[in-house]
Amino acid sequence: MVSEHQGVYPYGYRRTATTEELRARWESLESGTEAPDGPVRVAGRLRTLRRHGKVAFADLEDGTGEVQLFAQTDVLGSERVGEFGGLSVGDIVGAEGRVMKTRRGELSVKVGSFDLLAPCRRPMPEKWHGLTDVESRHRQRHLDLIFNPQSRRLVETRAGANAAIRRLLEGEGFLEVETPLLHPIAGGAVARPFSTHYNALDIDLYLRIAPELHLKRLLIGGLEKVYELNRSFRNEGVSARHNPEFTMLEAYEAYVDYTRTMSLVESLVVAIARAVGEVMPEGAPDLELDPPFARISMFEAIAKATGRDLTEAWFEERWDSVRAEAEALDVRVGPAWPPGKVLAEIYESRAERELTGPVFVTGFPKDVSPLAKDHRTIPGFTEHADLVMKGVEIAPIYSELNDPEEQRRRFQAQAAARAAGDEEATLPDEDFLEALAYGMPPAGGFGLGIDRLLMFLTDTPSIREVILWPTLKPEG
RNA sequence: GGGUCGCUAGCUCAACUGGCAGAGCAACGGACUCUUAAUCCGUAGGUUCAGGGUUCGAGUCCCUGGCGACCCA
Repeated sequence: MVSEHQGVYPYGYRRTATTEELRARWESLESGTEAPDGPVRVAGRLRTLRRHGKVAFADLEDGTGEVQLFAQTDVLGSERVGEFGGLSVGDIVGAEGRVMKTRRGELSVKVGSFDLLAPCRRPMPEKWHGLTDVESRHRQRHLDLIFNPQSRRLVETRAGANAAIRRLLEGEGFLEVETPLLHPIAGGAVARPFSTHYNALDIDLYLRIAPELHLKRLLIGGLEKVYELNRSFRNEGVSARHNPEFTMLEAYEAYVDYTRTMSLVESLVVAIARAVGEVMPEGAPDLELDPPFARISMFEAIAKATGRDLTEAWFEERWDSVRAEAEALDVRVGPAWPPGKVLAEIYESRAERELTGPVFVTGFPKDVSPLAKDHRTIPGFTEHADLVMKGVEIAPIYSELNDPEEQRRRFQAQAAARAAGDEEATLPDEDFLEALAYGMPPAGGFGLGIDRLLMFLTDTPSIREVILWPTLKPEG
């Protein structure tokens, strides 16, 4: 007994041409004529089907484009033409035949034989309007990719950006590494982690919020230039700019400070923008991306946006004045917040969004930057710069803190903040402190939010469009 | 977390102040040998997001909940 299944799902199809190749080769073929070459074999998904009794047309789409299939009784016989017409829109089909152009000038494959490679057993969305409902597009991304070329191009754009990153960093002598996602302590950033449990060891683990601390351990281990294109996770709300899992580039280079690293970030942003522009030139931001980007201090950024100069208050340690400025600017701050956090909040809520950029905001208060070296000239600050474009933070850049005693004090300050109710404060990581005690070379490092950069470079308003499967609530 | 808007056939959308749930495409049957949003004839297709309430009568009004979009914090 032969199963009905047999022959319906073949194991492959020997293709001899893509639709793109056929179009390139036979563009100038005369209408109503047949190509002199022998038959070709193409395969793909049927996007449309037009039956005309003893003849039928279909548009077949493969990964490179579309070509029309033309089935005639003269060639196939009436029975096979009937079967061809019995195919469904959405079926995956292989077809063999001579290349020709119809009288109307449509490049076609005159079907000599065809195989159903995989039927489409569910009704496809309508060919004219396609799939437009945002929620459906995200939940059924496979259909979105079939019907919306823009979605497909975003995938290609992203791949191009990743390739550009790897090309540039490899050229600069960086090693791509992979570090753990499962962390006993979620460190390296200020964020709430996802927690999970490892049954075999009966321990709680956290999904990483950043790969930073492991990458620095590689510097201690003698690897002088390392990077990781990493997925990290933060247990926070979703919005047009936030997805709980997101992609970041982190790179560390020994024996340089953050001024050198800012130059590296500039080169990367330019290289990524160029790669994106090759796929989606229309998305290019109306912004000059010519290095060197501007550099301003946090005080300058605040002064520019609000007209208030907090430099003196800060240098004279008049914390009440800093707090009073926050109140005057209607910036909500916690009563127990240290002055540096208050200042950073003023910057983030009043100044950052005013920065068109690209601009590096150089210098962040120690209270919000526990992993960067002390600033050389601003007391209470660190050598932490943020690259900002169109009011959005794209990349933090540090002169990496490598003094284990100072690092311990920073962790202690964070622990105190946590005790005072700041859930986001970093937890001390004893393993990291011990590693640091062996001596980490001075180094510059950065993190670059890939999703946000792509949003910016492709003019996409929602992070859910640059991430293939954004996190959604399960349907009712 | 707050506000606004949305959810109707597989898809895209209608349905006035509450009054028989509809169209196009897709599907199914038929006609048609150069179509390309093919055309023409016919058939079938519904938990109107869910639950409750008001009403002679609810897709429509009210309440609760779900999912999403946008804005705000």
